[in-house]
Amino acid sequence: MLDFDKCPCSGSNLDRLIQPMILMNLAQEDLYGYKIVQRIADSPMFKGNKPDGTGVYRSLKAMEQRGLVVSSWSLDNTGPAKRFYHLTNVGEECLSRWLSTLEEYRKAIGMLLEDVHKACAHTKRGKGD
Amino acid sequence: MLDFDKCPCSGSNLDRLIQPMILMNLAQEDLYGYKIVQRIADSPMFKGNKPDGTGVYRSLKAMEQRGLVVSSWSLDNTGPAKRFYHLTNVGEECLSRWLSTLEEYRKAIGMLLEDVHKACAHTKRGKGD
DNA sequence: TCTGTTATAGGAGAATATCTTATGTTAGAT
DNA sequence: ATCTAACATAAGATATTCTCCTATAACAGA
Repeated sequence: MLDFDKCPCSGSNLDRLIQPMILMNLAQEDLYGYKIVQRIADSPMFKGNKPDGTGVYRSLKAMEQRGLVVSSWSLDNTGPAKRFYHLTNVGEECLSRWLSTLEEYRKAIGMLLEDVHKACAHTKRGKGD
Repeated sequence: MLDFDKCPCSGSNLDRLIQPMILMNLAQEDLYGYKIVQRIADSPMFKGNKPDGTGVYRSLKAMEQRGLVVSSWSLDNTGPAKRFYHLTNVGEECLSRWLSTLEEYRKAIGMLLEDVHKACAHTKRGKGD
């Protein structure tokens, strides 16, 4: 029997959205990786299962190489050293582009949802045959 | 300067949704790979840029191994041989599960959209400082 | 006969994701 | 004083997924 929990239909992966989530968090204030992981984990859409920390760190590094953010080590020596990230102008533009992309995503998913609804009704009727 | 067209913010990849799209199409009628590619390409959310055929064929094969669909070569000998796929009961269940997953996706994206909206407004105000 | 469309599919490399491990700091408990 | 747990970053390795290129073959129409 198929293990539905390992099937994408269970919705475990919506990971590309971590990028705009990071940018969105950085638009509000400069943050370091660990904090971002916590913020994302606390967000309603990620309740409980926090994102892979490694992935966030790597995303941040990649974004820095692409010029979306710049980083520097924090000067306050409270706790372990933290690398703070700051959103650049390019990063802001990228984030604003995400707006229309997310709109499109939502629209696309809405349409797909409608179609799947119809299709499910269809198969249920078909079962009686 | 960053090439935004190669940035996920341009929204090229929403590919995991190809799986439910395939299932949804098969819920209506038995189809073969090439036809599914066309259907998806014609759908409003994929206008123009048709999905990679290879990917669809591989998805179908993977789905068959997981028991979501079964396939057989078409008997009518019009044109090249076609492998027709048929949705199984498991496949129907998978599709119905996609319903709630897609709802969650839509909700999550909606929330993220709101947050990004706020964040963008925030940075725009910040620019004046 | 030759070309374009239909139809399926493998190979390879790039990009992503995930799981494990390593390193070091610091706060608080024992 | 020492030990543990939480904080913080990050590399390594594997697994999965995507994408581009290529191969094969049947057929329709010029």
